[in-house]
Amino acid sequence: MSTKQFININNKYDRVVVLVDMDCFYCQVEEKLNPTIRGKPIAVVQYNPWQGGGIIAVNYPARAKGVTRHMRGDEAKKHCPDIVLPQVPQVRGKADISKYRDAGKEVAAVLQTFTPLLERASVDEAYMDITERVLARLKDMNEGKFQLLPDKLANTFAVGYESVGHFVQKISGDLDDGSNSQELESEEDRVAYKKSDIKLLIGASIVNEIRAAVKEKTGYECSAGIAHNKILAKLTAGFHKPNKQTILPLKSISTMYQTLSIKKVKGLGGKLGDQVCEILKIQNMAELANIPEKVLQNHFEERMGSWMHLIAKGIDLEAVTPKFNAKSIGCCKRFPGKNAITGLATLKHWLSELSNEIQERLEKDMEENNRTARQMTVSYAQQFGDNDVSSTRSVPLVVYEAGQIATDALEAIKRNTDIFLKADNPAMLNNSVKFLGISAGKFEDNSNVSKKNGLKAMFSNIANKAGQTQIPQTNICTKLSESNNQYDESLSLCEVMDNASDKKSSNKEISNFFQNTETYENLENSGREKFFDEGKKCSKPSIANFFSKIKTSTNETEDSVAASKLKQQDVQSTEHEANKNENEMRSEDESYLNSTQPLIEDELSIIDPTKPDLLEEDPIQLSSEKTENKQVAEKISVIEIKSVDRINQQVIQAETSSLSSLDYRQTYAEFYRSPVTLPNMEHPQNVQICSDCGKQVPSKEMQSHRDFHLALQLSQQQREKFRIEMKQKFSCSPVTVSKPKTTFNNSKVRGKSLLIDKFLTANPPTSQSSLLTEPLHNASASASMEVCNECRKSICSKDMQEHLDYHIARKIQLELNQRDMIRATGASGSSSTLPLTLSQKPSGNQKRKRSAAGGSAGSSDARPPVKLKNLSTYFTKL
DNA sequence: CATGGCTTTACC
DNA sequence: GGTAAAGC
Repeated sequence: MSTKQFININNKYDRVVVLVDMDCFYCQVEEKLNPTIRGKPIAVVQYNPWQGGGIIAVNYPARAKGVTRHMRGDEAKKHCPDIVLPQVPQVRGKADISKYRDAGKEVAAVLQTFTPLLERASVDEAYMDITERVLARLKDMNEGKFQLLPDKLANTFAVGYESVGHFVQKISGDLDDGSNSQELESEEDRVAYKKSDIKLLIGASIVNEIRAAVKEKTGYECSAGIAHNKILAKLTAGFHKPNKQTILPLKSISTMYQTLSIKKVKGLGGKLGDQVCEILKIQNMAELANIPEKVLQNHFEERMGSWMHLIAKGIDLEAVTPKFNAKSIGCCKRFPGKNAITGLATLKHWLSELSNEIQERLEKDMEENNRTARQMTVSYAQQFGDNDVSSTRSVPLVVYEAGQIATDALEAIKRNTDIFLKADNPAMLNNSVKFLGISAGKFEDNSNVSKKNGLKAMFSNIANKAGQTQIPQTNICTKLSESNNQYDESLSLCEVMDNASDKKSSNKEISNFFQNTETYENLENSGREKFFDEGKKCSKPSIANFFSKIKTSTNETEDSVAASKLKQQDVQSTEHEANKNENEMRSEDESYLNSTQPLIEDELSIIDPTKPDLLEEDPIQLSSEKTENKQVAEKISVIEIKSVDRINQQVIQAETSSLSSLDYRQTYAEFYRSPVTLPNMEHPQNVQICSDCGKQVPSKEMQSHRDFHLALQLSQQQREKFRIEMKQKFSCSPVTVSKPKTTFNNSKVRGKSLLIDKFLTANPPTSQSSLLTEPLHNASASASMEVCNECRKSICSKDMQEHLDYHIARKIQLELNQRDMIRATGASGSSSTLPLTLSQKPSGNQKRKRSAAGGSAGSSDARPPVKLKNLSTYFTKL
């Protein structure tokens, strides 16, 4: 719904944006799953039969042997005979990448503990806006609570500098001698640069911790880019891999752009980028920066022109929009060449296969995310003579049931095709199908539905149950801050940051915050020492300690310095040369560009501190005069150490409040929710708008009102957990159906949620309320307990009936699904149902086929066939 | 036939 | 709503 968000241009350099990119992720997943192949050259392959399958991921040992994507497994073997080629599993005749999806989710969950501003960009990539954390750390440094030590910057690089050491040194201003840059810079600019550099550097220290946490918690390694916006973070992450991180200082942008191909920039890597280069006769980003915005808008769209113009100056205003789950869930398959689908039966077969996968994934999604897709889109490509025509058609998604989905998809295709079947042979398609895809989207939050019919009531019931009377809000808050979920952490983060930016905030609040949320780095005094003294005993950080540290870290620094040098040499030399040639070749074509060369500065350029850089000397070139020997390396690390200390001091001087995060923060929906502290001054008349429900709430009551929302949220979360637990238990426990209740007479099920939600909301049931309020519940209700036969959970006796109802509801749904399935799959023998018996797979029943389809062992899918009978009987009564 | 499958976004 | 492009 909330599409793209943009920050205010005035804050264009205020953020610290990170792109975390998992290194050859699929390979890492395979290594983790099969430790015996760890460290060997690996390429993950899908679809073996043809020439060893297509490679979709290559790890670094294999890359070293020259193996690349776009190779087949056989080619890879030639380059690297000892390569291991794990296969993407095949389910239902198509690749199944769910294990990588799950692994990606695992990683994202770790990332999310660092900031709510996490945007998953793909299965193995995520953007993070860590500005708040940086500002918090900056504050801590100012207050002496945190010191930036060199080991926080291991494996860190800075674009335009030989090593982080040099970057640190630059920031600390040791060598402000003689360089001609400051004459061109205003004092203001210098301060601005320094501030931004410091923030990036602190950001890098945090990213180091983030990456360490990912490694520790998941075992996976990743690389990261640290910059002021998404585009640049993404770009930068690619500079040093694997398992490394790179900072892009503001001032390095323009120099880097001089050798950076336009096509490397995200969004310009395809046809558009080709057009840009072709039409404007340019190659590098620096050249693009010289094209007036009007010209760009003229050649491309207006918006696009503006965007290109901005990014050419290193500006990208797109906000990091919190996103954990995909907005659509889909699957597809190609049927190239001879595999094209020509018969109706085959078409139905594959639609059925796709539908089954969709159903499975949608069900999982509903359990995990408590949402329901309301629309499905079928896409397909047909061959018309020489060319393929692809189409997509959308229809409402009424039920998570494969048979229905497949039928609807087929209908949509038929409806959209003039002559669908051959006139002379109705079993054959008039136009063969080369591609099929089904995806589901337009998700609706299930809790919204329930909210209307009484989640509120449920909550108050829970509250009553737990404490007999209304739970005091403070209790709720305490519980929330004790619990470990992310929502909760993000909330405290927002809160405390608000406090932090509020001058009145006390240190106490801040330190409370860190005790609550900073698990990785414990900033409490004792914890801090422990953290810093890891592997080294020193009571107090001091210069002396820095030096003693060098000895332990020098080797590592040396290596990375040397490595980076080598790398930079390569990149620089090749790219510079390519660039030179380019320049020579198109000198004549530049006439119109030259005529516009003295650009009229628009207001952006005037406040754009990168501008003077265009006239500056290239720091990359300066530093790439390689003087590589050990002494230099040592010197660098000494500088590094000293300079870090300088920064620690400098930070104390830097005024941080002027860079108030408030402005840009308001562009984040996440922060709109920020409770408690913000609105008081803005609504002097003692009424505030609740950002959750939009209602006017008296200021006095805002706190409790918010707690109410919090409790709702929490109970929803618990309900999800509850469901998952239930399902797991259900699928492996023997079925004993107890007496049915008449509450569930909805004959039409929309997904699964309605029944469950209805059940859960109409009658506040037990297990979940006891989950929510467990300690309280236990304390107050030492009443008699029983163990549920279904799930083995301890249930308060008086709630047992309702609890059993849950299980019944659950079974009815499954039963309904099965019935639909049977109806749709043509158990009745109708020729128009799915799937037909085919030459490929004569096994008629989908259920059977699913479990037989190669031990997918979908735990969630192990439905005991026994229960069919019981429930059928029950069901017909309704 | 030959990366394939998957997701998102901009634009019409 | 549908299509094409883009990127992983």
